[in-house]
Amino acid sequence: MTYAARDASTEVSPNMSSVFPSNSSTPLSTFSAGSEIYAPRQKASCLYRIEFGAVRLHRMLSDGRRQVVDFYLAGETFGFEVSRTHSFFAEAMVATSTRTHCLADNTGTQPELLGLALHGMLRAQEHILVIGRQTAMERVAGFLLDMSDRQGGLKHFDLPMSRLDIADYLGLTIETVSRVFAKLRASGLIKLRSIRCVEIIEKTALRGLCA
Amino acid sequence: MTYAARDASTEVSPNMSSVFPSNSSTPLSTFSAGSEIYAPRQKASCLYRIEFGAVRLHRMLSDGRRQVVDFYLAGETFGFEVSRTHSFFAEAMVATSTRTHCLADNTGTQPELLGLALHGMLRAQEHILVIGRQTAMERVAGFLLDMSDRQGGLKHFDLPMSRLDIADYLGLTIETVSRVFAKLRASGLIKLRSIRCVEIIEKTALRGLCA
DNA sequence: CGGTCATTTGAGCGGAGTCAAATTGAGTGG
DNA sequence: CCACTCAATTTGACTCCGCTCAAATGACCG
Repeated sequence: MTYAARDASTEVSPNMSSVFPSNSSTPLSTFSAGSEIYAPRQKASCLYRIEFGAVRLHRMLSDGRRQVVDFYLAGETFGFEVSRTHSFFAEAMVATSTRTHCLADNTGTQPELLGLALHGMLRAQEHILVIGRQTAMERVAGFLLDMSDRQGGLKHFDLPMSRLDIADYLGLTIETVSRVFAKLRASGLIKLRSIRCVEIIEKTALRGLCA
Repeated sequence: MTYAARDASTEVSPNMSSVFPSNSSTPLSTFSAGSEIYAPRQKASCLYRIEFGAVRLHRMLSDGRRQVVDFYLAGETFGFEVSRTHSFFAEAMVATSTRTHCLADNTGTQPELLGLALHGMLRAQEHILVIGRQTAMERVAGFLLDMSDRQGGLKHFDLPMSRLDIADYLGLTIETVSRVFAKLRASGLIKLRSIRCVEIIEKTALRGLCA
């Protein structure tokens, strides 16, 4: 973690009346690639809205196995918790800037927060279906379509995460992810413009691969 | 979810008696074993608090693969959704009775609902870790401990769900679940008083099997 | 150009799945 | 109370998808 980045994350004003004022002057924090935003057991009191960059939320088992619970991209918000402390690691995957909104105890932010929580629950529950019942090919195909959609549905887009992040998100290994990418490329459904830039050639066919 | 992780998640309990006072006169509905409470695409407008019985929340893929997203036991509440319609099936696994609490558009229930949503999100995210990264043995051991805890931590308790429900919840097959049960029984960690009644003999050892 | 790290590719293995048969057990009617 | 039925569960034999281990290739940077 970068010390400068950590310091920046703590410069937050205590009282926000609204969660996301559009012309916000809330503090802007920046994190370098790979730096930690928060860790389990740390006090949870802020929401983070990503201005640019991308974040992974993950947890580890004692023997090093890791599960990425979710990715957050530009425009998305993370950081809300049931309890007073965090349950996961949040780390910037690339250079990332966030607007930090601290929650007062008793404000009008709850309607927005409720929406975020319900949306987060649905996303997590749908991810359970993916990881519990889909094949490696189905998982990767669905992942690419999700990434495409969340970046405006463009034909080509950059993956802000490494193969290891993708593997840990989909409950696979890097090798399996790499092999599925290779198979999709060989069958002409996608192109890899560079190692992190994906172009979707046959969106319909790709969609057909998802169960 | 990992067994240890559940402790952290209990700060906000899903039993929110303030939402549903025990002397409530809200309608009491009963469902026979196997009957449907709601289905995807149906209008979502009520919360259901279970008086007795047990419910599964699940979804199916087009080819019949099924994933149980969560179980709800007596005292727990389900039915909240992001959108106006349901995303999952809710079905009674045994004879079940619920208090149905319809949400007015703009009531004071939101703080409680927020707690339920956040708790549900955390449970789902922890389940992602289980399904994504744990072995069959770890999943079943953690499941039994979770069931025990949620029924008051008794040494022996009834499983309200079938082996198929357990398998679809843990992302396994019935055969694998059955084999793991057999192995746990053979090594003396549990006893099966009957097909659905489990007695935990070595709780500590069982906990040691969870990652 | 050499070093380091991420990714890809190859070979072989193993945990969980599949298919099939045996067994248990909960109902049901005689 | 027992015999019968049918579904749920268990057990066995074998397969296969994804994992592990290992080596090669590629990308980036000083």
